[in-house]
Formats: sequence, structure tokens, C-alpha cells
Amino acid sequence: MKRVSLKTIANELGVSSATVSLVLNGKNINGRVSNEMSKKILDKATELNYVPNTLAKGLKVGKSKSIGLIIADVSNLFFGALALHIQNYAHANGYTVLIGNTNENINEMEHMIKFLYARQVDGLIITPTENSQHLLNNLKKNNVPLVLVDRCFPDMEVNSVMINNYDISYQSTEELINKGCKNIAIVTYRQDHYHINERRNGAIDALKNSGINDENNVEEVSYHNLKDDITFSIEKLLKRNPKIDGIFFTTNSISINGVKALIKNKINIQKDIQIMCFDENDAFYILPYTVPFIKQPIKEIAKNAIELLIEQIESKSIDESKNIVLKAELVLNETRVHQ
Amino acid sequence: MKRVSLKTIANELGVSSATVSLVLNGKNINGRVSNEMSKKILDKATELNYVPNTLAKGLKVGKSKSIGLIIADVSNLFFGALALHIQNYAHANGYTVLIGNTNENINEMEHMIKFLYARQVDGLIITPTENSQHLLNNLKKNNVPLVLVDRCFPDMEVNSVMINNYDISYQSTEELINKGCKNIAIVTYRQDHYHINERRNGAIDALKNSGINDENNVEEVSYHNLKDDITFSIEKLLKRNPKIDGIFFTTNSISINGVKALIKNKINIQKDIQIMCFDENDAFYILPYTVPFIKQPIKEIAKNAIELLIEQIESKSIDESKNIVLKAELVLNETRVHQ
DNA sequence: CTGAAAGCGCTTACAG
DNA sequence: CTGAAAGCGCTTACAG
Repeated sequence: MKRVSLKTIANELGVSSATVSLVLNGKNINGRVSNEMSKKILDKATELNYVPNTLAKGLKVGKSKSIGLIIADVSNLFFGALALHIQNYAHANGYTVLIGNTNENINEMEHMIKFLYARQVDGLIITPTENSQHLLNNLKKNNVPLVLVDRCFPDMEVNSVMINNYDISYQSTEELINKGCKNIAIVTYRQDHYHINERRNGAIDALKNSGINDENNVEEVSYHNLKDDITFSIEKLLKRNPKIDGIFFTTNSISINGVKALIKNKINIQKDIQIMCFDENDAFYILPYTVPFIKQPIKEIAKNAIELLIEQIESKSIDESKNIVLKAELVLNETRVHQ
Repeated sequence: MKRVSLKTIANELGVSSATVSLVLNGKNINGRVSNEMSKKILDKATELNYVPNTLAKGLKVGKSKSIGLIIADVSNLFFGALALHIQNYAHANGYTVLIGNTNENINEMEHMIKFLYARQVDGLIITPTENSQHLLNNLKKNNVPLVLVDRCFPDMEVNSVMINNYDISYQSTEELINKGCKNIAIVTYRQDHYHINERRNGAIDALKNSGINDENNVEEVSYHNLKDDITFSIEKLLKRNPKIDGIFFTTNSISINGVKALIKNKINIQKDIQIMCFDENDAFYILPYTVPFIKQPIKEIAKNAIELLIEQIESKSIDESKNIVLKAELVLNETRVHQ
């Protein structure tokens, strides 16, 4: 694959590569280069099908025009969609995205940071794994432009884009209460993530305020063994308290696997037990009954994260960090509820 | 973000950067550098937390150690999973993946090729859009290492990794016939993709060989307006031939939307109408009945694509192209069928 | 055993 | 109006 460089064009036209660079980058201000030469260069560039070497440019100007995206689990639909939208917004701004996957493993996260750093990314968007504060602090210390998405550490001064986890969980649980549920369970991860805890706390506070909170109705499952664990948890929950008539699932994967487990146990969902799920899933539209869920504004999250990151990259000023909170939406599918 | 370069290490130790480069790259053969200096350099590198600049190296050696992945539709679960696995295999081999999305649009595909070319990718993995042969021929002419996945143009000499579309579709349709279906419909895209046509042909040949083929039972839907179109198509199909007792869906997205449309029409799936889907979907495990589907070996596809591409990149020899065909699996979930 | 030099493809002051 | 030169961070023949 023979590449055409600036020099090729310069040589063919008998000018210097500096001149060609200037013209091709539109930096030919105040008649720096004559109009005819300018036209000649432009024509020659299209004739030879010139494509600039972004790497060389990056080396010279110290910016790679690429960003790193470190995602916890690419096989998760939510993260997949997020990654897609981040790519689209990045491309629209002339940036490339390099994606890395951590599988919620902190060593993988450290490795990915190094990998991306070696590739000169101009900044990072990260969904941090548990206990990764020291890695983030290290980035901060080195002034690496950084935005956390989906998750954050509230005691750290880092830019972040989050949703209103507490509020939306409070509202969703209230919705279950309004539907008449008296024994509402919460199924969540056994993990110390701020955003997950917020969801749990929002739900619990809603229950408390209605005077129906029961600590025994909180069930924790493990992330790495979710599929088996959740069936076990659901069965335990139902055995311990057969009066359970509502369940709030705190995440995407817990929701879908929780629904599977309920069906396996021949529970008549939305009749015996009302549920409330996190994130949309194709499966919900296929079930013979309707499933209410919390819809995250994924596109908006992506848009804000990219904007926040590029802002940091392109203005040197390291002002105080911004924490953007977007509102999630409660989708009840009411029209189908009462059919 | 102050970067540590080879020169930093060289200066601190009073040696040349050439020496440092040699040692750090493990190219210190036959005692080129003394053991003590070697150790000093290694120690200093870890002390200063040296991370090599992959871009500079790429510029020098003419290889970026990155590959481009051009996907038709990242929001499609199948492609999402494929992208994930390709990333994993690429990383394991020291390569970065830059992903681009075409939305099945040929102009986007052309743009992405240019975008990735400017970023000096060493090769491309592509799921080509319709009528993109000229773009691929152009790449071939320039000796760009290239592998097509999921789709191909059988009359072009290009490397590809495919599944046995014809055979698996034939088998799947036979399965419907074996279950007693006499009026089997095929729902497929109105598109000229070889792999989709193979699926349709496999199904039709199975019907012909059983003497129950009826051309009126083939329904074509449009890609860009799938959700509306499919409901319309299903209704048309059922009206035209109320005896339909089996449907073969030729893709992932047609399957999931087809199932939705059937449910919307109060069809009792697997009782009134048996179905056969392409690709796995969470939703299938949630339905009160079982759904048989064709499972593609996504990991294997990814693995073979990466291996084929890296082989081309690293050996200059441009031998004839390889066309790998992997076997898909028919998942019947038999244990649940008869419950 | 080790260093000086050239060069990958670009951009950007500087000098005319 | 335009060119020569330096340099981004590397690697690789070449010379000693």
C-alpha cells in the first residue's frame, strides 16, 4: 500500500512541503500562498488521492485526536449502546475511540489505562470498577482529561456524567406502592458501587416513607456468578416471605435474569408479583404482559461525556470538576398495563 | 501530562537513546549491551514509569499495530458481540481495534475506510454493505490486508469468514417440516446480500425437496423500516394464507421483530405457528414456550477473522485468498419443547 | 560493547 | 509570497 505523502505532492509541484501543509490545512491566511499555487496543490492532492497521516500529525502536535473508552463489560447491552453513541459523537468531532473492556476487574482496568496511554489518547472516558480510586487519582495527578460515566466516587473531584439514581429509584418504588404492593423486595448486587447503593437507598427510603420497609426483603447477588446466584436468591426470597408482591431490580442484568428466575419458578408476573426493572430490553416487549422499566438517557449520557471530555482536552484550563446528573425516565407502558 | 521518553532515560543514564531502545525492546542480542547497563536501563524505565509512544514507533516502522473494524450496525446484538470478541482477540495479539459503523450506508462505508486509512490501520475487517464491491476492489488493488466477515461477494477474490448459511437454513427448515408443518413461510430482507440469499435458498430447497414449496409464502421486508414493515408483512402473510403453520426468519432482527408481530396478532406461537429464528436472544428464554434458533459461532468467527488478518499483515506474501466457512449450530431446546 | 545519524510524515516558528 | 530547518519519539543500519 503505497502512501502519498505531503512530500510527494511538494516534489511534483516543485514547492516545499511546508507550503503544501499550509494549504491543505486551510492555514493559508492573508495571502500566504498565491491563489494559483493553492489551487494547484488542492488539485494535485485530490488527483493523487492524498490522505494525511494522522499519526505523524499527532506526533508533531502532541495530540492524537483519539480518546480511550474503558467499559466495564461490553457484553452488557447498556454499555454496548453507550459505546456506540460515544463513538458516533466522537467521530462527529473528529476523534477516534479506542475501546477497552475490564470485565469489572481492576487489574484489567490498570492494564487498559496503560495500553491506551501508550497509544497517546488525549483523554479517557471510564466506567470505573470497584476500588479503583487510586488509578483515577493517578490520572488526575498527571492531568489526564477524564470523565467518569455511569458510576462515580462521590468523594473524588473528577468530572462525571450520571443519572439521578436515587430519585428515579425512589419514584419507581413509589409506583409499585401505588399499585398496591405491600411487600416489596429489592434485588441488588453485593458490591460497593456508589450508583448501585443510591438505587438501593432510593428504593428503601420510598419503602420507609410508606412504612413498609423490611430489611429481610433485600437480596444481594454476586456479579461474577449472577445467573446461578439469582435463581437461588429469588427462591430464597420467596420461601422466606411468600407474601412478596413486588420486586425492584437495581440493574439491567439483574432485571433480565431476575425475570427469567421468576418465570422458572412459575410466578405469574404482574399478577402475583409486580416488578420494576432497570433499563430497556427487547424481551420486555415480547412478554404477554407489560414490564415497567427505568429508561436511561443513553444518548444524552454519551453526548455529555464527549462534550465534557473534549472541553477539557481543548482548553488547557483545569477548572474545578463538573458533575452532570441527567434524568432517567420511568416507562410504564400504561396503555398496555390495563389491557 | 508530562511524558517520559527514551531520551529522558538515556540522558539520566548518560547513554544514547539507541541503546535504551535496544534494551527495552529485548533486541539486545549477543551481548550488544553490557548486563549492568542493561539492568540500569530496565530499572530506570520502571522507576520513571516509562510507557513507549506507540504512535512514534508506528511512524518509524510503518506499522501502527492497529486494525479497523467496519461494522454494518453496532446496535445489532450480533455485531456488538462480534465486535467485542474481535477486540479481545486483537488485544491478545497486541493490536488495537478502531471501530466504525456504516448503518448499511455505502457512503458511510467509504468515509470510514478513509478515516481508518488516515489513522494508518494495518488492515481491515469489514462486514460490507450492499454494492460495495468497488470499494473493496480498491482496497485489494492497494494491497490492504482485508477480511470480510458475516457477508461476502462470492465472485470476488477476498479473504472471508462465513458460516454455512445455505446448509444450516436447509437443516432448520427440515426441522420445521419434521415437526409437521405443511405451510412454511420465509420472512427475509428485500436486499441483495449473498449470505441472506443463501439462507433463503437453503430454506426454499428444503421445502422443494419435500414438495411443499409455495412462492407466495416468501415475504420480503425492508431493512431501514423494519419495525413497521414486518408487522405489515406478517399480517399480509396470514391474511393471504391462513394455513401458515411455520415461519423461517432469516436474520436476527427479523426474528425478534417477527416474534413481536406474531404476538401482537395474538398468534399462539409454537402451537398455531412453529418458528425458527436466526441468532440467540435473551427474549427467547423468557417466553412461556421455547424458541428454536440458529446459533452462530461468534467467538470462532472473531478468532478466525483476526488470525487471517494478522497472518496477512505479518507475512508480506499475498497468496490466494482464503474463504473460511464455520458451522452454525441448531439449538432446539428440546428439553423444554415437550414440557 | 556503544554512539551518531538518518528518517518515518508531519507542523511551525523563522528568515528572507 | 515562499523555503529551509528543526523537531515530535522512535528504530535501524552504519561506523567505530
